[in-house]
Amino acid sequence: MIVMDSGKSRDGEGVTVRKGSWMAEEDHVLMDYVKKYGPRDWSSIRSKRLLPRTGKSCRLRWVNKLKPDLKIGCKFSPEEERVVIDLQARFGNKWAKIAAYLPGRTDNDVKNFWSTRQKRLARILKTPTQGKSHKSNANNPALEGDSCHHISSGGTEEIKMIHLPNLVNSNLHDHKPNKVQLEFTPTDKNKQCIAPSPPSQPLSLQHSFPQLPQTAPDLPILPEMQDLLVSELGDSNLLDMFGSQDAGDVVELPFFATGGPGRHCPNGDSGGLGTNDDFFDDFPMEALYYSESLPSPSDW
DNA sequence: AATGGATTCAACCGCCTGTAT
DNA sequence: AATACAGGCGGTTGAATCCAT
Repeated sequence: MIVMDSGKSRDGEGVTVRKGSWMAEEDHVLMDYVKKYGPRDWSSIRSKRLLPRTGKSCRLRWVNKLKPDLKIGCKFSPEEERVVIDLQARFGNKWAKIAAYLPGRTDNDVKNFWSTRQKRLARILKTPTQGKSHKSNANNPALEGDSCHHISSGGTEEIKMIHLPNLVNSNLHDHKPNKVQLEFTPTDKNKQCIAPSPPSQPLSLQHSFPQLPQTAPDLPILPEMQDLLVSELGDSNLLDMFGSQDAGDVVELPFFATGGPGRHCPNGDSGGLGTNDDFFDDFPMEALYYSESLPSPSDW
């Protein structure tokens, strides 16, 4: 395929294929198509000369931007973050699978969120002395030497970073449910919203996730590390996620507020943390372990 | 106000899988 | 059974934006 100027190329039949950002007119055409024919036969959009886009590109655009009920422009809420973190530990980098548990989120969203989070972690934990706000870590052995190496998560290799289990929880590698991991809550500059609850969500979403017993951290976070993390993240609550403050705490998996607003996060704020602990009481733990059999979001 | 680094996010690519022929 | 094709998925990239200095 020959890439042409202004993001266009030609396929083997000489049909121009446009690449790059989508224009509003293209979106309209695509939405009209989906209204007429449904979200399928993507390649026919091009063969019918409706759009100079590949079927893949059309599908991606629809799934990531045009599909109804997407939460566009909303930061991940703390609840959603916890879901991603937990499910990533459980499933690995199965973003589509994880996204299925997050109404209004796409695999791309989850992937981007995770990538951002990993980068942030790597930056914080790998090169703490290089940051402008970082103080010296000379007295913090946890940040030096071979503290940076690979961790394996869900069978996939992650970027170089501190061996989190050593900091957080030595059982992290078990990849079993109910392992509490660290969470980075966005600073207040990041607007967040609560996921809408579709009327017919699968059980795991309607009830979200049950309270998970936190495994006690095997190693406390060094005071120096706490300072570092707080200064970096601007959120002292973060340390709770490391279990450094009180090993007896219970960290819950998130649940989503029910009956929330629709897409686009109209209120634009965090929506607050779900704090209804009773929410989990009736939820069978087995549902988590057999979550693969849960109905697909496409069935909602 | 300018600048540079960090972050976010949209979109592409390549691989894999399922299905039709 | 073999092949072709479409769709799905995860990884990656680069532009736009944000933010601290």
